[in-house]
Amino acid sequence: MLDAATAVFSERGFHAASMDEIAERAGISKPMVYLYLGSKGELFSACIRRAGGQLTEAISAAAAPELPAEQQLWAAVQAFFEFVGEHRDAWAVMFRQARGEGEFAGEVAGIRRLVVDNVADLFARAIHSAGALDPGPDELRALAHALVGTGESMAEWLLDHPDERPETAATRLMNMLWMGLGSLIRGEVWRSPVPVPLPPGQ
Amino acid sequence: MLDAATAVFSERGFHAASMDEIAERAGISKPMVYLYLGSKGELFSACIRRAGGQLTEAISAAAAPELPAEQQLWAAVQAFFEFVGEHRDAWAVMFRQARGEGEFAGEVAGIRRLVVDNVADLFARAIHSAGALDPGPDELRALAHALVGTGESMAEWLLDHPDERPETAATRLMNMLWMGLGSLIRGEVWRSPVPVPLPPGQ
DNA sequence: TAGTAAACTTACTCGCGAGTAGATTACTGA
DNA sequence: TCAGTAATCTACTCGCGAGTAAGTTTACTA
Repeated sequence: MLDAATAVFSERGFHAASMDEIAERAGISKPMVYLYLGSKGELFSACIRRAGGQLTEAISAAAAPELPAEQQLWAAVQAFFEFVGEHRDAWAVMFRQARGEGEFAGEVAGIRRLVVDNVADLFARAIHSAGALDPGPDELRALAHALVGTGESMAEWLLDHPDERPETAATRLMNMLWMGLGSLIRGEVWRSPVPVPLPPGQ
Repeated sequence: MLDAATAVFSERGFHAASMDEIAERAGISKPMVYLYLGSKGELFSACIRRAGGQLTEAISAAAAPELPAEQQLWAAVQAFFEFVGEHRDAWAVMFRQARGEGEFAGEVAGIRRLVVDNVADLFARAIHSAGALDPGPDELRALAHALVGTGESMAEWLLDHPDERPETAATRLMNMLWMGLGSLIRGEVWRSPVPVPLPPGQ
């Protein structure tokens, strides 16, 4: 039932989605939707929260805290693109639809903030263990925010290019962000510090 | 009148914006809006097209074609953040509201594609003049897409932190993308190849 | 197998807002 | 001053969809 709602919301957006269509797609009648999930807003909110939970869960499950920061980041980035590839609807509801709806933008912002904070924390640790100058928490958060934005943009690219593998997007992100375009132009590329098991059939 | 519509659409989104409010904010009556701009959809579309035109105009005016690619990119990035800071409403309509509205997402995608193509072209030239291996047009477009996404994300950050200067965002973007996080962590930072005139009062 | 509670549906109400018909005001020229 | 017309507004219609009242079926109990 949340699946049906997520599908309809992702296609049509909050306002253009009708409760009739959601009910029909879920194979039940409208009053049942109201009985179980309350109003349309609560239903949308439930979709967002479920998707956000799944996403943050997937990311934090991947980034084992005992790994060095760079490897954690790599694992998190991989998990992120995997999630987007497997839950396209959920992704679209959160970041295409809910963001612009003032009433719900806050929930998405909260989910996003969780991710940004984690990334900022990884940066801080990477910088610390490299012995470099700490740029300060605000600057770190700004960079983390930007990295997450890059990921979101590549996620859209992934949705528009269904035959591209999540691993490709993840590698591209690490290349851009860790190596920098300047290095890429000089022909240097980023490589995973640990061997990546290729998925079967590739 | 387009200003009023842009303001209302940016606050409320397409569906939640009412033509009554737009008319009131523009200081005219509703039938006048319909007389001059047609339907609600056409009005929204007009807002998008105007904003898109202003944005692409600002960017291409900044990036003088005789400059080296890196400097063009720097100029374009600066112009972009300047635009976002000065036309917050227009930016929000395009990238927060219109993106999720299936009917209008195509127009925004078209504007975005223009920008991505320009950036991809700059990459290609930078790579060529550095004598590096050409990664192929698809890969270049993917990277350009990602860079634009990073810019969009930093634009949001800029809107949420009104006391931050567009130049700061522009520098941060170049740092991340040209230098790479790996270099940043080692304490290296990107510097503009030409001196940047500071705005007065800084 | 009648009685009853739970699960579910049909068929409505009601408000909101896009879009418009017809009245009204402001100009123009004689 | 006033006929004619252009510009603009007031006050409506009408459809759509969120939300619900009342009825109906299903499932269970004794």
